[in-house]
Amino acid sequence: MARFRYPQLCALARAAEVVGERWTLLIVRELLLGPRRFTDVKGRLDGVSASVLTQRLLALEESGLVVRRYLEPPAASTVYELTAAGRALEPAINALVSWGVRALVPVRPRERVESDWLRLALTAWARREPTPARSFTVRVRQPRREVAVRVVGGPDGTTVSEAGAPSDATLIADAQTMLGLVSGMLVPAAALRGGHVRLDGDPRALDDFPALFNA
Amino acid sequence: MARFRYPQLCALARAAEVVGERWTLLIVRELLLGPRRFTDVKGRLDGVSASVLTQRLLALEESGLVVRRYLEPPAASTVYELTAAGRALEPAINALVSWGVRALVPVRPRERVESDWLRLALTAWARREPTPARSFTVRVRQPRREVAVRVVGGPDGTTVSEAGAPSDATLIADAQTMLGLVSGMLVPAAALRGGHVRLDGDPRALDDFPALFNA
DNA sequence: CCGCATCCGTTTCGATACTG
DNA sequence: CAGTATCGAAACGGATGCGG
Repeated sequence: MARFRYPQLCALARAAEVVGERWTLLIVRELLLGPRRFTDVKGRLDGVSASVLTQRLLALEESGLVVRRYLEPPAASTVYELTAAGRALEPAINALVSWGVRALVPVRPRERVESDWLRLALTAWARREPTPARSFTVRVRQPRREVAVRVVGGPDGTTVSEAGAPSDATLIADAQTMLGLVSGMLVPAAALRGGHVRLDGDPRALDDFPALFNA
Repeated sequence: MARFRYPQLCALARAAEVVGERWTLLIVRELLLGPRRFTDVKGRLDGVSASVLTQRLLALEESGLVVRRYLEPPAASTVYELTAAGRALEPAINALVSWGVRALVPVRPRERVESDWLRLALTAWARREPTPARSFTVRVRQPRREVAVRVVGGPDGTTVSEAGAPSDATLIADAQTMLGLVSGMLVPAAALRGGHVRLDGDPRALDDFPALFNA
């Protein structure tokens, strides 16, 4: 791999050399969730080959973004972990996420969703001004399984976190519908009547849902 | 080109599909400076081939980040211009720049510098708290020519802009030295004694220079 | 000269198979 | 589990050509 891909003394070009290769940013995204094994990362990134993932992890290690840690027996495996320099990419990744949400719709067939990725997207949409004090469990139905996140409104704005804790209401829909509701393109009551959304819990909560996000 | 490179419903993956190809972010960086002709962009990006630049501009147009405008005679040429969606990338690019500055040093041989890129880097380093009310012209000497930006401290923090207006002092040095001064790795007085930096104007200003940036 | 299209040798990628 | 080996396909950089 050409180490010096762009002959420019420019910070953006330097960033692109380190994290601009195919898959690299998505690998960092996974490692931001915590140390991960080779197979764990590969399992999340459908389509990446073992050889390319090896190359990328090696390059990230050389660039000082990732360290490899050998776990003691009985674990006896290797994990890849972000360094401080790697974690420092988080603001840039969040900015790219905020920009990228506009392209999430339309949802494409056979596309995979993980709750971590859904959380990223909803966080980018979340309002920072005071929002209705409601809590929701957002469940997105996939062909093979469901993923869920928790969305909570409050005086400090909307927060998005892992699902688990009880909530006022649970919304169940496919990805396209849920993104429509979040982005304000779909009206909750209409989606409910149309049978695209299932609501468990407090029925009055549903109308507040769009107010938790920037339309 | 595979349009759907990552089969993931993730905003970061979507962003990477649109701007993650080689050269693409650097093309957007150039167009953020204003509408540009094909040849202008190509002239700034040493190493990009005409065919790849054509592909990228076409892809950016299809993605809605760029529009092509045909100028009337006597100009009679085409310019590429960012749309609102394209300009919306600026925060993400700035975040990547802020992260990338750490890799600017060491400067590599035969690397090109443009004043716009220098401005990006110094802006990322600029302090946002009140800084000494001094103005500097920063001139970076290259083998073939010199580039310059203007750095001004004040109660609202440091601002970096195009060179031109007069300033309290002018610093002239090569790129490596200048980045050393900005990053706090070099002490101004020592660099001056060592002959690595030339100072025109108020000699007392020099000691304030590092205070304009986050070390 | 400007904006591309085409050709060609090299690099990189993705899929599969294989190994300690 | 964590990669390595291999191989055809795609992408890339550089050169050339060509219509406007």
